[in-house]
Amino acid sequence: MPRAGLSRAAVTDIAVELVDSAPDGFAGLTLAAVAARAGVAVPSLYKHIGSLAELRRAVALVGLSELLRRSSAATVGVAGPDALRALGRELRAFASGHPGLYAATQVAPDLNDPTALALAQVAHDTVSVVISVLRGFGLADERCVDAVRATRASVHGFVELEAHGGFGMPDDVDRSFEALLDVLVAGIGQLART
Amino acid sequence: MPRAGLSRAAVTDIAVELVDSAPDGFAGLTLAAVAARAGVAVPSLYKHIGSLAELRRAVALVGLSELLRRSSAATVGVAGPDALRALGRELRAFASGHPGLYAATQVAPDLNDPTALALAQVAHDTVSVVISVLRGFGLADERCVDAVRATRASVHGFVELEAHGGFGMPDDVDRSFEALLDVLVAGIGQLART
DNA sequence: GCCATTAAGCTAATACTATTAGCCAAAGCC
DNA sequence: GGCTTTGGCTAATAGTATTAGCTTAATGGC
Repeated sequence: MPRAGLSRAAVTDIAVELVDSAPDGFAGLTLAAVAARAGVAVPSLYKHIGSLAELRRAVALVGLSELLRRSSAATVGVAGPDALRALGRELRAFASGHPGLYAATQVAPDLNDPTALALAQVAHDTVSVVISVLRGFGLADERCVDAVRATRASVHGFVELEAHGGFGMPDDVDRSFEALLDVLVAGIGQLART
Repeated sequence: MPRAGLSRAAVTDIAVELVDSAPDGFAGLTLAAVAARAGVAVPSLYKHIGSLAELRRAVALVGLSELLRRSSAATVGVAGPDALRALGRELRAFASGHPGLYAATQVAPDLNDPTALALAQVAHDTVSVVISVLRGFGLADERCVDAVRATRASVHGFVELEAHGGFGMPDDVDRSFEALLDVLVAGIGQLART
């Protein structure tokens, strides 16, 4: 009975690969698929993870960390509308290139999970990036959270509708996304003047 | 062996009730729960529906129809920014009051499903309502589809983030939604001027 | 270098899920 | 009243996650 040399990180890595390549993505993640890829029986996975739900949250942490990394990288040295556009484009590109990982970033966190703290931390940092990006618009403090939510909602909504085939007609989706960024830039600019 | 007097419509109605009351909502819809509520064994349901997936699409049709009905009702006799705000508020209210039914409206349609045509029809009509609402903004024709997509994306994204607990801090979410509508109105107004 | 402990795999079993096959009786039609 | 259709049933299959308990590989102490 030779060992496969698994670990919590190795199992999570396999899950990350699977959610981006499997047809059913994050929602269709299954321990059977992970075990098959690892060359191991299903119950063996429980030596490294507590449950499927916990594995899903581990994948979520990877996704959120990558999202934070990209968001930061895309907006260093840019400000105002340009930064907002860059952030939006990067988010859409991430969701397009890693649909499963992006979907994972939407899971609800769970307390009494080993990764709960790390997850809350990276989620906070991600919001901080958005706040920094919006700083260039000169928003009043009490308007800032509204602007952050409008930004997240708009981009996330677009990305999700696009991913789930919600846009019936195949009119140029790239152009529509640029229009969304126009709407956001103009709208938040207006929000700053009220 | 007395009969329960089920039918496709009755089964669908039970499923509709369940997705709005059950904790796991639309994603956690199960034939076992439907059968229990109907007072029938699970396999008996197959006399009325083809599969769980088909039942989910039937629920989606109910949800989309209700969404269309409410969207129309909320925007008759209103125009321009007021209509857009009314539409947005109605959508959010629907999602808040019927979370399972709202989630159901996001399923991907499937051809060779008995309800595929009806589903496409009601989806088309729903988009028509949004187009009518945006007519008051005086958009160029080629900008119209972009504006529709920006509207759907923004509102849907907000509603979904709100439903999944995506807004960490409990700052006034109602106010943030009104701010989103402000952003949308200002942004689409700007889009019309380009 | 051996021994004891820990840790990582396994099989087996349980409890769910959907789905199909085949049977049986209730309801409706002629 | 009998025949057909239809709506229920039980039983069986295959898939899912999860727990329990066993066995053996790797590792640390002396």
